[in-house]
Amino acid sequence: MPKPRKRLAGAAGPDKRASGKCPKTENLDEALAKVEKSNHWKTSAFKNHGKILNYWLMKSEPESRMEKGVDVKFSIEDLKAQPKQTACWDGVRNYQARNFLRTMKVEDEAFFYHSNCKQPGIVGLVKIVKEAYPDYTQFEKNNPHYDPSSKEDNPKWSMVDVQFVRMMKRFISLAELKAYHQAHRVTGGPLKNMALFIHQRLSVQPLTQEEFDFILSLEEMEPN
DNA sequence: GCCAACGTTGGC
DNA sequence: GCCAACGTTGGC
Repeated sequence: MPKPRKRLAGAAGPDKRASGKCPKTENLDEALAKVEKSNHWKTSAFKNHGKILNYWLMKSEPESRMEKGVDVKFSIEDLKAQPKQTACWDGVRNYQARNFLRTMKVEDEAFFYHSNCKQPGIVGLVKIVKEAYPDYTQFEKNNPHYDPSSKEDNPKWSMVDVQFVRMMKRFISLAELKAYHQAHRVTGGPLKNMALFIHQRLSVQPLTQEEFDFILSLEEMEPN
């Protein structure tokens, strides 16, 4: 069992994300029309045989940094080096980020983001291969993410397993994303509300279909 | 290394 | 329940 060390706390902000459509209080026709019109449904249906996926951005630190005597470095290269290129995403100690982990479904896709480093930005794509289960590091006394307030019979913190999918065709830097975000705030473009900029310290964050597709489309373009 | 942003803690 | 002090995140 791989035990990568990551530093993955995060921060919060209002939890604005709708994790699933819940039309029960609406008129059914209205609800269906809404679903029919939504790009989210159409695009993901084509991509994944009708199954609706959620999209995420997950931050990890690619450069060595000691926390309580343990190196918390975990880059996408480190993920690739794991057996089955799969690792558990341990160490998240922020409630909002944890709640997002608990929302994740097998096959959901996530951007792997390098943070707190020389070149922050999106480096690759991963997918969820195991849904939320208790993060064992909360019970390990000499783990940097040990949480003495968490009890075995009622764990506070969760983790998922992620598997490497591929590297981005090119590195998508934070600076580039920020430039689009700022332009889109004016023009109403797809990155106008990107969580990376609105919920600054959130280490696990949702992306809309539009945000995800737009960022993927950047791969085909020359960097600014 | 600096420091702004912002979540958490704990006294009251 | 308020809020000042403190700690962490993470870009620069």
